[in-house]
Amino acid sequence: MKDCSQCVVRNRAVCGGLQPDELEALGQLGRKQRVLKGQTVVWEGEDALVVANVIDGVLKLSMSTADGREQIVGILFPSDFIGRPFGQQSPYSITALTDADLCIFSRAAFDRFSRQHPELEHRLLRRTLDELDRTREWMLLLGKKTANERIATLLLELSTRMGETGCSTEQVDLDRFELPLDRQQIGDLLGLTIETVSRQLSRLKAAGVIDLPDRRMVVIQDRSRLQDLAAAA
Amino acid sequence: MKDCSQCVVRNRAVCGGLQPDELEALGQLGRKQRVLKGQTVVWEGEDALVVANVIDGVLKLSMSTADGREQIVGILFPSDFIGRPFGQQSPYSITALTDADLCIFSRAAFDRFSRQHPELEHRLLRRTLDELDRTREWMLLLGKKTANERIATLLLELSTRMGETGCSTEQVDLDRFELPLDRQQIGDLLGLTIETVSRQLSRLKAAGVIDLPDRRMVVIQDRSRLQDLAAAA
DNA sequence: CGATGTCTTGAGTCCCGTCAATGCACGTGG
DNA sequence: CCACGTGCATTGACGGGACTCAAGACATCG
Repeated sequence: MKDCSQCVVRNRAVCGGLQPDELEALGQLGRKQRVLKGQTVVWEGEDALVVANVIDGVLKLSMSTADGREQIVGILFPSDFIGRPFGQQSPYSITALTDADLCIFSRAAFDRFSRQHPELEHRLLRRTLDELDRTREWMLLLGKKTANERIATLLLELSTRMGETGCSTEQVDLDRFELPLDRQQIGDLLGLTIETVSRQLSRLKAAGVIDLPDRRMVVIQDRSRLQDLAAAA
Repeated sequence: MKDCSQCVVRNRAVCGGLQPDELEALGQLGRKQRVLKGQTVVWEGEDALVVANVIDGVLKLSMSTADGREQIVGILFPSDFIGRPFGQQSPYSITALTDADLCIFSRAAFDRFSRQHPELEHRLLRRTLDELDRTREWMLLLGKKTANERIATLLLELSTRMGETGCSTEQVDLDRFELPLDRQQIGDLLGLTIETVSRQLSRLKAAGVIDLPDRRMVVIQDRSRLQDLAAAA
């Protein structure tokens, strides 16, 4: 990996705060890798040998019960940090939801490097704290919200997080985006079945709150109504 | 706060890795404070002016929907770190479940201090990563487990986490402990109603898996059966 | 134009939530 | 000491929202 200085996610990713020479050193440790949709990068319970930055694409973190019920416990977008530093095993699987470009490091090498670069650890800490907040918000959704509220919350969350992805200069349309998840995956994320997801989406469409031009596209037609339905704090 | 060197949670808390002089400096910033059962230290959505270490007692983190449904999003035990550093507002409330002793810092002062002490930030990072793993495990519970499995999982989790609390030298009985939560709070943590919690506990008792000598005490009589019922990964 | 995979829709069931009554421990005061 | 009130917890009856099972619709691709 030659030129971190050219990296599209450079400013937002954990490596953002580094000095040019530090960035150069970190770049020596990493390599760019493309993963295809559906491919799993890290397996739940296995030794976690790598960490990475997401350069492009969307990935999921998932955990499952002994009998195979699966829960998606996180969604990763460009500039997000992947993997479990300072831990032997990964408690979750990491799988690409779309084709994705990663900037991969061996976990051991990354751990060593970050311990020597407080600025990197600081950014990692902030990111982890943010992720923890988001995860706790999701606990509220899973523990207390109805199927309807869950779908509404998801659509709003995806709208904002997909929007952050783009450059701040270009104005993207937050009210129109493509779902990186199929219905099954939405169910696994919201703690619902595929049928319930489908029914609730149909209901929102029938109510004129959203439109679904095709299976993957979502258009938010009445955002304030959607916000009411999401029952946010 | 004069003598951090005497602190009972010193080795396990975030301050553990500091040098004596650093510990002294941090000690100058903090003060010990007792909070009573039921008292709320930080309010959801309010400016988070303080962070703290838990010296003794148990606290809850909770979030709620606009119409008042409450979800407990975390439980804090002695040596755990409280609060949201590097963020204006706290996304959750922090409330004492038992009388508790805290070692409180102003958030601004703590933020400043930790930025100058990488070892402290490193320990905070590890702790946050662990907490994130636990929170994600809880997402699996809330999204995919049945009422029965949730109760079984909670009892096992409490058993281990209450056990860690004591000194490593003295051998505590993991199979017998006092619930720091009432039935309503168990419900708010597991995404169930008080009635369902009560019914499932009664069921486990009737099956001889646990005993409930009184409202707060739990005795695990058949741990391996309880582990099966918890449907862990 | 079938074959396939994904999504939608419908009918029936069940687990958990709701509502309501009862039980139990504790404290207070007559 | 007992009557009474209060706060939790337990138990029961009932209903509803999401799950299960099953069929049908739709798009894509050979």
